[in-house]
Amino acid sequence: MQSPEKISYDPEAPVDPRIEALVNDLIGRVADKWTMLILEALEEHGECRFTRLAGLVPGISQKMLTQTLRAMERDGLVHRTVHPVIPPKVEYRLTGLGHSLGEAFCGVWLWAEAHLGEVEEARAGFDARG
Amino acid sequence: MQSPEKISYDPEAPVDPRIEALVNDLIGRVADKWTMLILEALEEHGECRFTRLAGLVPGISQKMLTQTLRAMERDGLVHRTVHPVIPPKVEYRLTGLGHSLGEAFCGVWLWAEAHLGEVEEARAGFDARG
DNA sequence: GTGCCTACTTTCTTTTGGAGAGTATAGCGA
DNA sequence: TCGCTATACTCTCCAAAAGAAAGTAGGCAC
Repeated sequence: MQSPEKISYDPEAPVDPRIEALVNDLIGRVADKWTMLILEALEEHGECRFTRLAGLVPGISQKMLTQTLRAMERDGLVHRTVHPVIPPKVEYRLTGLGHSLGEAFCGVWLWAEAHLGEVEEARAGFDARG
Repeated sequence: MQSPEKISYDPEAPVDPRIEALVNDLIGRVADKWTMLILEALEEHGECRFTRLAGLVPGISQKMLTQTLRAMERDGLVHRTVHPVIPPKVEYRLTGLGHSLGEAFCGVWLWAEAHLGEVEEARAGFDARG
């Protein structure tokens, strides 16, 4: 129930604070560097094996790759297929949910591409001003 | 110049690797929890003072707030106005660049709101399966 | 003088991340 | 038979980052 002194129908209205907390939490997990980079690698290259992904995501350690993939699997963003052969073969691909998140991040990607120069200018200016 | 053995006009074509590296780098800085949360707070509430912002961003420490705001200022995302009064008064507001990034992140926000339930289900399933 | 106000700093502790070596297993060549 | 390779982790150790809490500056009301 809303607090009676403030009923708002503003589209930017404060939502249920519990929902807001959950959304903030979800953002906290999903909006990290490695998740975004893995998501993009899988969007761009489709289903991939562990070692391939390690090569596609620049600078990631095996530990973080395992960890992030597990978290993404738990959140339903990627599907993990284990082929019981030797040497081991494990493939990762985006789920529908993962794909939809990838699309959501697309805007950020385009922003980064479009405004790279501006950011670099801003940094140079900031650093010059001391 | 492109390598002659592989000329591609695919819209998802590999861009200049230097650009890609820079974009990845920029994503790494911008796609973090606190930056997103501060960005959203400033989008929603407009110009804010330090202490106000600390209250608006749930769970942030003063240290991280200072640090993240400085980084955002350096990147040209926020503008910092210092009023030389006592006690100190410092106001932060989004720049045009910051606002555009906020809009880019909007998709992720909407995604989180829309798919919160699915993620929770996925987690429950994952945890149940062991 | 004492305390208050705000926007930070500083210090200390805990958590996280990265580098690199180790593990399990079967097939293959010497 | 021995050793080598390949793969997807897993473990250990150390450095870097984040969080908590106390400290700082400096005018002003008391």
